[in-house]
Amino acid sequence: MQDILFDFISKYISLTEDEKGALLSLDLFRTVKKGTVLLKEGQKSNESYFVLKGCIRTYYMIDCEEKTTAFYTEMDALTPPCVISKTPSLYYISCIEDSILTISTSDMEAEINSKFPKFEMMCRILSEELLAKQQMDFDEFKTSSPEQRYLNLLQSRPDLIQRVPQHQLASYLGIKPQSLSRLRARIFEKNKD
Amino acid sequence: MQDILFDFISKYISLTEDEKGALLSLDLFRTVKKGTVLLKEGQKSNESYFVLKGCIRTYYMIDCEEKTTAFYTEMDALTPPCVISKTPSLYYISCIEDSILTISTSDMEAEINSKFPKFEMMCRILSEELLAKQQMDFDEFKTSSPEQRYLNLLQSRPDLIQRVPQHQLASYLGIKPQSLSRLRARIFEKNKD
DNA sequence: TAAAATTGTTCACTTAAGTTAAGAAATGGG
DNA sequence: CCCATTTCTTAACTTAAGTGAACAATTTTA
Repeated sequence: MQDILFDFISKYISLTEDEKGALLSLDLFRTVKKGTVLLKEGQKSNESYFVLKGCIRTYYMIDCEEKTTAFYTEMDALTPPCVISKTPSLYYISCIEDSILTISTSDMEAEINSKFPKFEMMCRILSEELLAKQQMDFDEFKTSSPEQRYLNLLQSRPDLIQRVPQHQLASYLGIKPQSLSRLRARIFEKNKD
Repeated sequence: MQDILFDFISKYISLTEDEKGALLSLDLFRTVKKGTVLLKEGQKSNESYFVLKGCIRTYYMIDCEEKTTAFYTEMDALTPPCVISKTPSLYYISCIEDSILTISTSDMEAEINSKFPKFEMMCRILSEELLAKQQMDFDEFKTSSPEQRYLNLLQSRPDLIQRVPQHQLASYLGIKPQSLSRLRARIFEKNKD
């Protein structure tokens, strides 16, 4: 399990055994059962997550309806905005599958970053990459119709469509479950001829 | 003009006179005329922008139509995804108003970052903040209707609605110019009674 | 395993955005 | 100042998403 984390890090920086030890001593690894709520609306938190195995999702509760806005799967990192802004969370995070995560706090990160400047650099690069990636995702969302977004998701993250309930996928695509059902039927009709 | 930049930086780190000098010696400041295209689709670039005064926008050309996806105004920073991924740009950047920008290259940033670890930290924090902010913007976009998005923009960035042509605003909101026109008329009707 | 809860589909109807087109208003450059 | 271009609005029509409801399929759990 640790290897997955170290492999990921090695894409950005190379670690000495000492540094690996320092990381391991933080005791970051957690196994989390499906359905566990990691963060609730209104809570304060300073925890960041990195998914080693499984899937977690973020969702808002608006008019008694869940609005799912993101899924994080293997190799995805999430620092909730409320951790950055130090304000109560606007959304929930819950576990869709039995998962293995690393959970770190901002304190732990600050300490590691000041001890090993390499980490600071990795965090900077990682944030820049995530920002760029998210900019592109956002752009794609803005410039596409729901149907195009679904087809796109089918290309870019086919696993999600298998492992995630459709009503959660629907709000992720910005539409209602019924519309996703209909849209899928429409696509299926087209592909028949 | 330099003061604007230094004021901005001082929100994150404090600079010595030496460090200020090092920054100034990079000769970052540029005045740019309205209409100037800073980056074209297909181009490679390693330039980042910071808006001191004015407004720039990013847009895609899809089916001979401009799709505007973002506006950057005073105090906004932009590193295009293509700079991070080192691939040809998927979009255009152009100047909506006569503007004053700083334009830096990744080389310059790398040099400054390695010379002054403080900068590395500032870049990390800034990226994390921008990422968090954009996550919230994206979430708001996904969970709102076009009308709600327009009303929201009216709240959060009222200046944009004044200084930006409406057909550009429309695609920023993910709709056609005609729909924005209609939607505005609809809102105006509601507010009449 | 049976009952309950969750999830997914279908349908009829409503609402709003897309499309096409025409024309008015504003802006810009010669 | 005038012509050309760009920008904005309006309208009629089309298309697709939202809504509410019923029901089927699946999963959970008692």
